[in-house]
Amino acid sequence: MARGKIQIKRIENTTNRQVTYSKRRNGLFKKANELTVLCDAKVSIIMFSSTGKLHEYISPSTSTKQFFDQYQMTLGLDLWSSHYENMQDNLKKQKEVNRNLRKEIRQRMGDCLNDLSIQDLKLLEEEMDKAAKVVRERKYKVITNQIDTQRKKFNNEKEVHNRLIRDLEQRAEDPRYGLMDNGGEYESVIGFSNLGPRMFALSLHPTHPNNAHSGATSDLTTYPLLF
Amino acid sequence: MARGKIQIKRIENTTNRQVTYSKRRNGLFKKANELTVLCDAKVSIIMFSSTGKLHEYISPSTSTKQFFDQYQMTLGLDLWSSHYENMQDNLKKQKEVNRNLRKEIRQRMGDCLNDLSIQDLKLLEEEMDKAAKVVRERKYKVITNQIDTQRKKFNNEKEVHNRLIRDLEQRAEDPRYGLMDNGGEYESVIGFSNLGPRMFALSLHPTHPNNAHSGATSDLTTYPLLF
DNA sequence: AACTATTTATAAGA
DNA sequence: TTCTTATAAATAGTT
Repeated sequence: MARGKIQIKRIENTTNRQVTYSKRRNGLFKKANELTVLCDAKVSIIMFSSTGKLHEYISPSTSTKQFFDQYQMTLGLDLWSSHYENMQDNLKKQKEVNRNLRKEIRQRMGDCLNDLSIQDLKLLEEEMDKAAKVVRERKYKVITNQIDTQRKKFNNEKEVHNRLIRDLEQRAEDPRYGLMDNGGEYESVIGFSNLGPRMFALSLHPTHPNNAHSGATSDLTTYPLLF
Repeated sequence: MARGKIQIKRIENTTNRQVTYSKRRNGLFKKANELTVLCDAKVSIIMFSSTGKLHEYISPSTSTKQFFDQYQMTLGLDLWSSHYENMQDNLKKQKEVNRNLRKEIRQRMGDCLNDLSIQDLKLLEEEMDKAAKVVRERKYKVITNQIDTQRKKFNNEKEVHNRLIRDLEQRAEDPRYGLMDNGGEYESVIGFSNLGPRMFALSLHPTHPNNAHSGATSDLTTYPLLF
């Protein structure tokens, strides 16, 4: 368009092509901007050069994402819907599965039984009875285990208790501890035997009477900690 | 740019603005196309007029979606990732819910009871017993209903049967039908008494013996239809 | 990147 | 909307 008309066809000279690309790109962006201002329009231009370089013009006070969104909204299409489709299908299936699971649970809770046939009901009843039996058995087992554990704990405590009594009796017979044998301590120790776990946990210390050499006072001051 | 220079600012006259928009839009698209051809580039122009109208230019041999994709790839961003994220979150949540529902069902079927406390087990047992009771009641109700329906059907058939017998006996006593009283018809009617619903549906017609005046032949030709 | 002859775009009018 | 046309703007080729 100057110093000679040109044919509108690919410029073979690379340098020339790139120069022209640069010049005309600026021209295009300038025109776009003028259009934006003169006509109160919004323009988005995205260009890729033959070398893959990206250049972009966008009217002020808008963004490319806004443009894409408005473009899609205006055309009433979603160019990326196919990307979503799989995920959406998946989501739908999950929701459907969840609905069915919920229904099954409701049936197992005694709701929504209306659309079940006698056969279904029979089956459900049998299954539930079987399952209830398992639950009951499990419950009994857990209870039995707890009782067993409790019994062991009790026996341990009893043993500890007996040891303590033996200990006290031994000390009572020992002239060194004669003053301590007032029976009151004895009663208070018996009073703890239903404290259980805490006492058991602390009972390891006095089970070694050999440590008594450190002095009776130390042992006696330890017991009140069990409160 | 002709017949006088203009200021690059919003054209206040609406008509003028629209005319200019149209003219310059064409100019812009023409330039874009020339650029595409001359420089072997790809150009996408999307414009919205002040009235919201959409106009688009895109280089031949490409598409707007390709453009958007290339645009995002080149800039290394994904303008729609947040859309995906929401959906993916949703999917994750649904799967989690699904897992929990399955676990609950398994527990109600007597599996996976290991991580339940005695309290949980007690509650589950009570719930299941209660539900089982409901299922049982529902089953009995369905069975009772079926038996009741069956009984009514049977009574109806019996009544139809009895009517037929009365009918036949009446005709046997009527000298006009003497020839028909061969017993064979009687036996064949008995043979249908277990046909049930169909017979019941059709039995309304012969329940009006008063219609017999229209002629025995008409009645007799009706019965074979029950086959 | 700057220059400039020339082409092209377009504002205003019809 | 389209055509016309005087003129502004863009730009191809050159420096």
